[in-house]
Amino acid sequence: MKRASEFAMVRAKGSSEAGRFVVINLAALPADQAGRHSRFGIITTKRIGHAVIRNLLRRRMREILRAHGDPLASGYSVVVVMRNRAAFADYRQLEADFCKVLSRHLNKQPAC
RNA sequence: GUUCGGGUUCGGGUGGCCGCUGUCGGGCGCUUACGCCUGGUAGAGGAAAGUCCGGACAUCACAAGGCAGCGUGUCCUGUGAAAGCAGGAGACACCCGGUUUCAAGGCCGGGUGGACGGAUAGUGCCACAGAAAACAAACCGCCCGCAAGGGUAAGGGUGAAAAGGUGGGGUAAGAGCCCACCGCUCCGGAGGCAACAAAGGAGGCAUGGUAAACCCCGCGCGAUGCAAGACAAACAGGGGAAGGGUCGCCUGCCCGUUUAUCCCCGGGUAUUAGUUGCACCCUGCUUCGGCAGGGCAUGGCCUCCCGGCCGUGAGAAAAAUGGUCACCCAGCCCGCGAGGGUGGACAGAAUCUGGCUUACAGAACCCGAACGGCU
RNA sequence: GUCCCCAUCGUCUAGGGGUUAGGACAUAUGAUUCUCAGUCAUAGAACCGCGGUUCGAAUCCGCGUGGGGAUG
Repeated sequence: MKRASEFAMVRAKGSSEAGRFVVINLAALPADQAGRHSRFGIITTKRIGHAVIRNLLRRRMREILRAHGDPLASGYSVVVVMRNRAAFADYRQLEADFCKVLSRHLNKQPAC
């Protein structure tokens, strides 16, 4: 995603599920784009910390989406918001939290 | 050897697997566009930060400006394009020691400090207290006088600061009024590249502080800021405005210039944000993909030196430089020990670049000081 | 990214070198009232930090810190 209005739309109209370190917002794509690739956005606010920390969190979240994002591969707009506490988490903790929140969100058994 | 201070350099390393961005090549989809697969190669910092000073580059129609305005400030040398940085010297202020003097103060030596031109070019300001805060002035006191009035800056107290200091003479009382010593100012100028300044002479002293107050003097300065700008694509036509508008390089005024200006009308044109500027530079060749040569910067190696050889040159755009595993290195903790555990400081390019400032775990080397030990 | 601006009680602000930093709202206490509101009285409470200039700094200068704005 590139546009602020898209982020606002997903966060306002999509469904939301919060974990310890991340918040996942999901919205279905419009009907005419239903089969397309999903669109992704990651939010790391200034409250989390300095640029180095925010860059690291974004890179880790991209890696997590690469590894575990298959259920979201098509048909969605996805916004992942990093919470303040995530600055003190390592990659394993972020990965576990993301999987937990995602499986709860999709009402499925844990996939990872 | 320990501790402290200063400086310079570095600021985790190696490898495997999976990814990301740029770029070059190969293959496939009929060619291109585009997409997919695959290989090579490059991919954050000493501060990338703050944006405090410089420079490059770009635009501001053409052309000559003035006054305001802004910055800067001892001297010399080195370095640099500039800003600046480094070293040395000088004056000043403060501190310590020695010496001289009744004292004040001076002289000598050492240390510390700073944005260090000018306070006899001018203007302003100096609260409270105090009589008085700057072309001086008389509250108390002292002296003369019956008084009115006059003389007096020695003494008092105030204050950050009170108009030379000490001693003596002198006087009605006093006072540089006079004298000695010290200080001050002016002239002078040995010496020094210079800032500065020795000797000598003159003056009874006329000149309080503040310029990071206005200001004066010397030197320097156009503005904007890659979101600059260029191209695609900005263009052509018609009408109107003159007591208006634009420009002279932020702005204001003066003075001057011009119709390149402004407004309206319809036409044409771009937009889920294009390409370029923009990734070391120049020249030549080119099948336009690149190649060759030269230069610059930087790193490594060799050399006594001159120099030589080899390698390297980030370029995103909701914005790449990541994830994970193993081993090693510094540090910390536990343990007599073997060993085990823990664990990376400050911080993330955005047109490029030189400085300054600020943040920072730790390591190596050099210099200096103090203390202790050995010879 | 680039370029600017601001900072004073809890909040909004005055003060632009001078010794007690002023005001309004809010807060606390007391008085008035059967009680509350209102009114009156009293009190507490601040110069973003560190240096420098000055006799003296909230004010002037430098460096930081924290906020805010403009610009396609």
